[in-house]
Amino acid sequence: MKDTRLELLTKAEALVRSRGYSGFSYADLALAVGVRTASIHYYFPAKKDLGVALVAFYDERYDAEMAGILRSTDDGLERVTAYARLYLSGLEQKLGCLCAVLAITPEFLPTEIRDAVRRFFRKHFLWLKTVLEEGRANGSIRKDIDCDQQARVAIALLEGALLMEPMLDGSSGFMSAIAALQSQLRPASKGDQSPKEA
Amino acid sequence: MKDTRLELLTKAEALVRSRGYSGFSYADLALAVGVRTASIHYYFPAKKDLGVALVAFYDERYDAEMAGILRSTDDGLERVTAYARLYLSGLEQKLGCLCAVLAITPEFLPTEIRDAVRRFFRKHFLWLKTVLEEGRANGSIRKDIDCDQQARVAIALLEGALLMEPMLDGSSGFMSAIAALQSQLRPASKGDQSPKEA
DNA sequence: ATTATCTATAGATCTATAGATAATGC
DNA sequence: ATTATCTATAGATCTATAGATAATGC
Repeated sequence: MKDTRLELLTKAEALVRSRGYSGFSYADLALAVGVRTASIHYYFPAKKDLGVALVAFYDERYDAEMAGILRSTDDGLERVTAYARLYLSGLEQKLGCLCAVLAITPEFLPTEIRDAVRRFFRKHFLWLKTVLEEGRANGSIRKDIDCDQQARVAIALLEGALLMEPMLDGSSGFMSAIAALQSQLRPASKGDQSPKEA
Repeated sequence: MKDTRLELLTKAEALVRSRGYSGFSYADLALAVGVRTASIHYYFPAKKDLGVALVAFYDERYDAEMAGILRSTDDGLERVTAYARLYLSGLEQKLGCLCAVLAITPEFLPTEIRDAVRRFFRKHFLWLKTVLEEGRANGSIRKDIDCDQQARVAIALLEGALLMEPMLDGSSGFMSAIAALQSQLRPASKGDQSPKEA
């Protein structure tokens, strides 16, 4: 049994992530999947419907990853690091974040898509904030940080590095940025406060 | 004397920043400027030529701003803050960074545009790195930072916050992220190392 | 019967060009 | 003469729909 809908979502996601929402057409997608454009309209009557479905598809997978991270460890720093690795794997495939591609032209997006993207980022921000708060409470994150501020920094830094590093130094640059985030969050008890000093 | 070329560049920049490179057409631009599409082709034969000219136009203005910042102060922290303010003004106009919009689909861009965008970001990264190095040398930036790493963090954080904060908390969120960057770079001699403690 | 896919096509829009016409600078 | 703009149009591509046909599940 061929799941055309799933194939459409998978290929469309790659197309949006590499070309942008208005940079790909039903013709491109039809070619990639091996159907006619009319068949795409059967599953996704309008392009906006495909866009909404793509965000939901992407969101679900992130939900699963994030739930897995919470189960895998209680250590705040490890959780943030695991979350950052999700971005790194995108970079290695030369694929940016679907929601970032959509978010970069917020005014131009159909309202439903924009709202879905906003919910995606708010959820991630709140997830990070909670991870930091729990980490601070259990001693795996520095006591003196502002969790709201650092959650904001984390998501902006990760999305920003994912956007910049393909133009700068690729994976190694991305990892350098992650390392800076880690040393900012690491509690004094777990290693040096300032790495240069003994 | 009407400078049509300048008007085309100005309006096209706004269009690309709000809709993306493939999200606007010569028809949109013609309508915005009040000419026929054929007139745009007179100045920019192909869309790629317009794209290249847009990056150059944007790049020149940033060059002027960055040179002005260097003249205005020797303080590294003030320089980084002034640089960050350039991004904030974009956010307030609800306009993202032109080069970020282009960079988010690097594979899809005409080579000439991608190269120009890459040069833009490399220049900014190196500018920040030099600012940090000079600041570290003159005591306006913490002595123990890795300037390469922090320049990377700065540009990724600023571009990332410019991308995320319209979806999160807008200007106030952006300023919170900047504040985090500042306290990371501030030398111990200029205020507390950890803000929460007396 | 329902679900999935196709052919065929509408009508709009896209980038780009040819070549006429108007405005400007000498 | 040169520079700038226009009309008119080509040919491709876009999103979307109507309605026929094929495959599937009962």
